[in-house]
Amino acid sequence: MPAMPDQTDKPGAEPQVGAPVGAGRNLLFLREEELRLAQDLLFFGYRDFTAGPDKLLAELGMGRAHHRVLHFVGRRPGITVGELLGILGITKQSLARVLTPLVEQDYVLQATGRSDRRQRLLSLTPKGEALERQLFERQREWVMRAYREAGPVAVEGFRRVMRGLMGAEARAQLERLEAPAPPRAAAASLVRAG
Amino acid sequence: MPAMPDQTDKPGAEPQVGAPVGAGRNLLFLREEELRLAQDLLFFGYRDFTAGPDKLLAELGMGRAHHRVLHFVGRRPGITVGELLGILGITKQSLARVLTPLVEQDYVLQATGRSDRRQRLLSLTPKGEALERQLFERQREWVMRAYREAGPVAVEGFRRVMRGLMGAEARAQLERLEAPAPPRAAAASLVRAG
DNA sequence: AAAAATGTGTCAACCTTGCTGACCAAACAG
DNA sequence: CTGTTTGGTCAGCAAGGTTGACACATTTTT
Repeated sequence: MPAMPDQTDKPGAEPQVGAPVGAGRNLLFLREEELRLAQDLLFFGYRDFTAGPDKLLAELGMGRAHHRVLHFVGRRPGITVGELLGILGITKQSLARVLTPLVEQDYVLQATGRSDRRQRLLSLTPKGEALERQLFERQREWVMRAYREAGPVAVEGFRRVMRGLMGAEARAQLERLEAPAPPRAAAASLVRAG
Repeated sequence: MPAMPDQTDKPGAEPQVGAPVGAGRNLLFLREEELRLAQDLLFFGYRDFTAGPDKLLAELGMGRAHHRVLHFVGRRPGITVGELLGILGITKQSLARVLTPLVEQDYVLQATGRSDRRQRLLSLTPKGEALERQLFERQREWVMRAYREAGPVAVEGFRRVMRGLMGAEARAQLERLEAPAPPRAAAASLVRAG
């Protein structure tokens, strides 16, 4: 994913949508008010984006942290604990607090690595997949509504801006996530579930 | 509200891809992948978006909750405690824990309302404005980078999608925030700082 | 073979920021 | 006067982060 060469200082390109303001689009573009609006949008948007899953999770005695584990393990079956830590950006102890119950309750499976037997390769059990899918469905409908209302051009713009909001590390991790399922060796040897 | 049975003994009763046609399946897969990407983007993007202020706040012994108060009070000088509670979507007690120290440390000013003297109209002190500005600058640069890289069309799209991700309540609140500052009566009568 | 580094697990303590329930006081509205 | 609204506060609980220290198996290096 190379950097897209879109014009930021070229005055020729106007947003396709008629904003209420007509004057000096260019000047307005970087005005303080626009950036404060971005803060608001991210706060409200992210909060409501996570509200659906949160409610469901609460009924199961889980939280957002569990969802994140289910999500990223589902996205990368066979991921190691270390890789997951890198993606989540939390400490080993924090992860343990959510991962251990997930393994004990048969949502996540741990298998010892084949090439390196110190590793614990994580994957979702059928039960875990079912829950992840339920959680996903909630967000899927929510996001689809937003996508439909906004239109495809807006969606592409949304993605570009969100990528820009990510740091270099996160971008690298996202690329790996988008990659075509790498080592493929989830169901390995010894199972280590409690 | 779908109350979910915990016992998911049956592995994913319905295959998520209901369409029997190959092409349809592919389309559905792409759609799902797109939506999962949205999840990733929001997770990474929001995390890195808040990382800058978080670091600064930590040095002052504050957290994200303090920032939110500073942000919304700065956005709406003269806001009442009740309105702020509505925007943040937290309980009075949770707000008190961050608001009280902010008032005691002279970041936020409380003035009794003119029309209703039970109300405490909140506004930023110069000290509070200075801190809010520092926090804002960090996010401003971060967002500006993303906006510049993405371009104006993408930014407009981003805004549309983020609005779509908000619930009806949040949209109404955002509209009020974007409005031209209505009551305008911040520096009222009695000061109530500790 | 011995030593070092790596991957993972775990105990213990602490912080922030949500939550609930209960109760109080001031001010407004009838 | 009575009742409601707005706000403050005390006390306790939980989730989910943090750090530090240590244990253990395994792999790599010397």
